[in-house]
Amino acid sequence: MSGTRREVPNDPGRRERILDAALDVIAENGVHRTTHRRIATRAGVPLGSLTYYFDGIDDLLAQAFARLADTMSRFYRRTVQRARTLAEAEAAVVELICGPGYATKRDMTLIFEMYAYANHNAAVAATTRAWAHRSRESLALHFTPGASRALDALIEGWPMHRAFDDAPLDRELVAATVHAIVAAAQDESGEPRS
Amino acid sequence: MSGTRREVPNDPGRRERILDAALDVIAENGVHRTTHRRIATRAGVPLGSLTYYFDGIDDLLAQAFARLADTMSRFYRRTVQRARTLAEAEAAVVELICGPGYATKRDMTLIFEMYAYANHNAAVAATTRAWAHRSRESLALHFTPGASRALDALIEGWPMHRAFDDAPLDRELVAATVHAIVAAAQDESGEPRS
Amino acid sequence: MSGTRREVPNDPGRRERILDAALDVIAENGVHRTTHRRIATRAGVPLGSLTYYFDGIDDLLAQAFARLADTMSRFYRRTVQRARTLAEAEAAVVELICGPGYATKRDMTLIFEMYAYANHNAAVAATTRAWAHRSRESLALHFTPGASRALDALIEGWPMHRAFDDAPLDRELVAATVHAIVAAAQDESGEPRS
Amino acid sequence: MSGTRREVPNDPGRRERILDAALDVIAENGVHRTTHRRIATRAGVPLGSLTYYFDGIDDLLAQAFARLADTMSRFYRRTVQRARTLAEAEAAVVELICGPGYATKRDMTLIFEMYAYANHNAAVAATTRAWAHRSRESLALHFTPGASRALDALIEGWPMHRAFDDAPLDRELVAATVHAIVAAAQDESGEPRS
DNA sequence: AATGAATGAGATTTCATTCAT
DNA sequence: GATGAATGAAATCTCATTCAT
Repeated sequence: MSGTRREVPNDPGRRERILDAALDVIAENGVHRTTHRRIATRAGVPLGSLTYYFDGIDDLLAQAFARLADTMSRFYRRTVQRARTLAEAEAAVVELICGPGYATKRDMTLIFEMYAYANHNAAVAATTRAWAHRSRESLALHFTPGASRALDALIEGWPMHRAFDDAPLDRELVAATVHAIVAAAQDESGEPRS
Repeated sequence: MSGTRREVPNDPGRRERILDAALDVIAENGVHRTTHRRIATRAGVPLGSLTYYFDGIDDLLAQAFARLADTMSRFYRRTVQRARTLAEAEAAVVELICGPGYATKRDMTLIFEMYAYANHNAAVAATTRAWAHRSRESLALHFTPGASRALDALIEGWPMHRAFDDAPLDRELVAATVHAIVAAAQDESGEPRS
Repeated sequence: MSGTRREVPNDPGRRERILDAALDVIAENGVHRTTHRRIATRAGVPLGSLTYYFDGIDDLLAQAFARLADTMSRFYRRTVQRARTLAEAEAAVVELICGPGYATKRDMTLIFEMYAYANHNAAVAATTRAWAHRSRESLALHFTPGASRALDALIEGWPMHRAFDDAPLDRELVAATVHAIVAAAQDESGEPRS
Repeated sequence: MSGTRREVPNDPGRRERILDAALDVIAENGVHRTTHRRIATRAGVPLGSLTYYFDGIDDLLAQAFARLADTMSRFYRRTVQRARTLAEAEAAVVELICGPGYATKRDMTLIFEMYAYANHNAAVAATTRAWAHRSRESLALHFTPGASRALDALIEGWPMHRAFDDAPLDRELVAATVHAIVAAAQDESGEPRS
């Protein structure tokens, strides 16, 4: 009856609203207690729309995590890319570790969930690998490959500790550590990047 | 012969077998797909015995993770404690990061699951914090508090990347990074930094 | 054609069928042996539909008892309301006590179960109180408050004895007792006793 | 080895302690939620002793209710038996209805549970019938058979309403009602009993 | 005689998914 | 295209009862 007319969704942006709701639910409940119903309620959409838009719960989670990775790595890259000098690059790394923009409490919770889930889901594993790769590329704009690896590990590990610690991060200590790592790696390789 | 005769389990060690089975199931399936049935099957015990020994699935998971944390942090401490000189201590840290004894693929998977779960379970959060604290204490046997923090973040973050990376770790790079961090922190403070 | 189209149950009346089945199961087995499965089987509906329609077994029982109370108190009121004279009102009370329409064997069994359950469930306690109140109101159409109270106690207690007794009720004795109570209460107060 | 020595329980009175604990548990939880474990905990006896002393949960409940019936009907009889005149007998009936010794809140809860359970358990049904019979016999010490029946119904029904009502009983109304019933029945039959 | 560890059967509940409309 | 009613499969948990000691 409308065979030639192109059907248009009557609620554009619903897909994204569902994914954001999914991330909220995951952050609050964990993947193990994330259900269709909870997501639908949180997003304010009918239950049936979840299986209409997504191919089962695994697919939905995978796409939610992909959205998370995209948001996070954009921020990561933007932060690093702004730097014009090596010193500014180091400062950017310190910023990523200490926040407050990156690796908030909610971010960290979601990242933990994503890493955990990635070990049991191929699509999310790929997303995770791509994100890691992209982070390394961002760092490589300023640092040697070795420094990039080391710094990336630090950017990973330090906020994790912060997530479980009550004590706030010591920004000077972080800065000194970053600098030491960079200096060591630049020594080692003749060709500085920035 | 008396009313106070102590009843004895007719399968000693079953509790531990169940916890180990739970860790196996978690490593293979993730917390979200870890069920009583899967654990019981893996442990070779009747389904009903899980609720006999544990106060529900949350308690069971919490105790399994406590067992994991205990095993891991013992290894951590043993490795660090063996060192007699600062150089040996640095080597111990490199060993923790690069393995193969610590942070195996299975270990990392379990740690991810534990961190994720800790954000939604108070008991596991406490276990995680205690573990982090114990790690820092172990490092403090050899390093300044600042160095201990930085190294601990590195020990956390680097194996995580390894877990998702295909490439093996560059042991020399790790050693150089560790050394740089230690050198920087020792320079900076005659007295331990807080 | 629109998003707000009201979905319609594809088996209307199923809720009520489930409640009736629940009352059957309770009457035959008692609340302690009333299970989802037995109710579902009796109602001829899938097990899962019970938790779809009701918030757990307590809610289901509470609603079943509410249905019982409604049916019973409607009959009670209809019987009392029909009376046009005091004599007819007394006859109505005798009818309620001796049956056969009210307080059948099944009714009494269900009432016992409801009273017992009410002591452990707030919703059913409320239902029970409301029913008692409604009965008193019905009687108050014809009798003084004092007579209403006394008669209501009699309407409660006599069928209970009948339920455990083999002997049938002596209708004349009941009539005489009812009349004595009414006469005493009417004498005593020109104005209704409170 | 002790074939000829008569074995003696090392905890006499335990049977009774268990039965009392069972009644406590029933009063607090209802028969549906009365379990071996709860009774054992309440009685402070080992779980295994319940199935040692009793032939399953039904037997235990039956015996607990038998104990209740015995206690209650002894009190009933003692109260009625004390009366020396018809007036005292009426007063005794008023006492049974209004308390405080008979038909306390706990009593009523237990009686409800017993009546409910009796419909599904032959032994308890017998206990209930015997109790009813014994009550009628007690009343027959003073009243005509007809009055006894009517009064017994009243003694049954009125406290039940009290159990669900907030309002306390109107003692004068009860006394007047009892008197009216007795007077009517005595008229009717030439031979007064007391 | 007495007990508490142990378990199988089954109860309640959750939930991803299906499907008629 | 979209939905919410509905359900089967399975998850968690409860518990009467058994039994080795």
